[in-house]
Amino acid sequence: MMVESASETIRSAPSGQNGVGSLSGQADGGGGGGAGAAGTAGGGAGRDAATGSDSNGEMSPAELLHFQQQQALQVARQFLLQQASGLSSPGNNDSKQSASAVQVPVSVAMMSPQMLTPQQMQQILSPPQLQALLQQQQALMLQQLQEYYKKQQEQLHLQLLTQQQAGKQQPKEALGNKQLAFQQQLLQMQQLQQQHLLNLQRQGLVSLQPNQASGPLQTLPQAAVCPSDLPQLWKGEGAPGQPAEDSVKQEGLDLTGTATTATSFAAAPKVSPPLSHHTLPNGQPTVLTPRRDSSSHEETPGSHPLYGHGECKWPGCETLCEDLGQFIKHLNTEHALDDRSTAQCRVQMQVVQQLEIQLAKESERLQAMMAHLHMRPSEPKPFSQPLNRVPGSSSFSKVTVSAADSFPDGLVHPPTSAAAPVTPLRPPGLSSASLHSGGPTRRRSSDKFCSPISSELAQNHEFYKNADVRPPFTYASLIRQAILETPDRQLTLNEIYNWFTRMFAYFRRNTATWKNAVRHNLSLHKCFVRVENVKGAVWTVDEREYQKRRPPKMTGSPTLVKNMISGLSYGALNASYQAALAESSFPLLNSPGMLNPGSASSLLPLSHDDVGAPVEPLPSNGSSSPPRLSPPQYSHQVQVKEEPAEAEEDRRPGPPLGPPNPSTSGPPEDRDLEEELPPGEELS
DNA sequence: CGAACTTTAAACAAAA
DNA sequence: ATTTTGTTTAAAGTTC
Repeated sequence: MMVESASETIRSAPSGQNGVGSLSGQADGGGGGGAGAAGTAGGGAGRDAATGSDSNGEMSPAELLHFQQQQALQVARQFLLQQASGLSSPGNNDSKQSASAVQVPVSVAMMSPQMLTPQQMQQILSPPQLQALLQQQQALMLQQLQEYYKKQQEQLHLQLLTQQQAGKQQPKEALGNKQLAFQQQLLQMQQLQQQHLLNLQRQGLVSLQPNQASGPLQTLPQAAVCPSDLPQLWKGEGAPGQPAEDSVKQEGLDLTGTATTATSFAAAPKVSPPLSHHTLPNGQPTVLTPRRDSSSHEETPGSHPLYGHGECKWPGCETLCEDLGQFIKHLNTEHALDDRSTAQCRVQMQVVQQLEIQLAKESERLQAMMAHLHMRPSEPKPFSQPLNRVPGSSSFSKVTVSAADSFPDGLVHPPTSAAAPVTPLRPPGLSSASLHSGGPTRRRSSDKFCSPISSELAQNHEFYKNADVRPPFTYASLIRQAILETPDRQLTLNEIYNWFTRMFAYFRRNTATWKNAVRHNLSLHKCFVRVENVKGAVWTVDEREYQKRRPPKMTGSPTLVKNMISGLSYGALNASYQAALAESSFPLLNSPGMLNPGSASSLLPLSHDDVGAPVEPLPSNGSSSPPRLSPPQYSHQVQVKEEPAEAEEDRRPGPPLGPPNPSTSGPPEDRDLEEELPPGEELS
């Protein structure tokens, strides 16, 4: 009652008085509220959380490289030893052809042609098609690689032999040198392989990785090829005390095949850390059955990962087999445990490892790029800069990290991006919207609004839910989101609270603080209107008001903005504006199943639709909506708020006007709303 | 530098 | 009498 406009006038007053200065504050320690009450504050600045420490074992690029080399050396050494002990052939061909002479038969032809990005491919092709395509290419590439590997291997063999001899004749040092040379060669080879693969990978063939890797895995038991090595690759992924959230991860993995690069990026890196294995004695009987994989993937009894299209997919094989039985037989005879198989297996292993490493590097680069472009404040891992966060600092968006201090769920990691070794805690989604924005504007501009809360939230919804990370949205936008998510677009204060705690792990702490903030925001912003209800009071959103606040953020004049709004392709809109619009409304991010790759695409259009709705009311009319406005849901939503500015008073009297959907909104056709419709409520 | 926004903290008042 | 819900002020931080 009587709320009137008082607030406005009052508001302006203080600002004048206080002046602005006093920035020097920094307060914290001193300033404090003096003797002030601070009763509830109790814990005081409990929220600081300043812990910049991340528990994620990250590796610097340098480390990574080092690591990688170590790996290679190890393998090489092992290889060497094995060969040395196993073979004693006299072949003394002094095939001096040093490795350096090796030419990579990389089929450039294959990669350069269509440099389609995975995304593009996805857009053009349907998932099934895509998969088929990928498989084809994989096979092709594999063939090539295999041929190449064969040659390499022969060379290596020769070299080994010579080395052996040399070793017998010369002192250890010499041998050491040779070994070194050999290792280098190996390394080189690896590099080449890696490059080749990488290129392919860039074309969207990443999927190859999982598949390939899983292939040998499953054969191992049968072929009995030093199985322990490979499984480790995969085992490691969940190794460090990962709870039971594997399900998610597996999902992610499985999806990689067809999913977006984003997904694959997310999934793959987590496989890389395990590298710490030592190559094993070959023929190791103890089999760490990779059951997890095979079972989860569930190869139907009638299929075999190494068998497809009627032929054996063993590297370099291609033998045709009529049926599985025959194939198995073939597998056991041709690819039994022998040096060759073992070597191939190792090579494959290395390939995978290299890929993983490369992947990690690439994703790190991506992160850096994104960080640079301000898609997300997160610094991948700039030095260990403690990210000092000023006690009182608000920087909602800025400090997306901070979580480390308290893990509500242990190692919650964003399910989607799960544990990329290189990426610290931080929401995975880079809102697709922000991606295509690319526009110049945007810079750090609207940190708050930069990412359309809708998609951002939807994409990282799981993440925020579990990670104790402060969401990069303002209270106002969150509140609005909460309200808009409900069928009738209204919530009681308490329900809002609940939404906050339900959706964000972060808000399960410091309740006194943020609740106060929520309340404060509700009353402060004109865009939140309180509606008396029989049950009490509920809060609704006045979209128009909410929208109104925006303009100031924009560089241009408000009017200009409005014009822009009314008719332009989104493409033309500058990023921040776009973001604002997108943020303006969004539904359905609550459906938990939205995290899959598909969601991204489905979200986008949605936000655009949203764009239409909130915008349109500005001009004048309020009925017709832009053609693109497909979902009717919003239109009414808007209508409800249509005249609230003044209508507010009308509503206030409350009782008479059915509070819930006073006007038109009767048939909110939102999808998920069935839940709360109980008629009892509205009328009562 | 200043305006516009946010976030925190806290004092109060009215309702429940 | 307490707790909730709402309003307001104040102060400090950010961004542009």
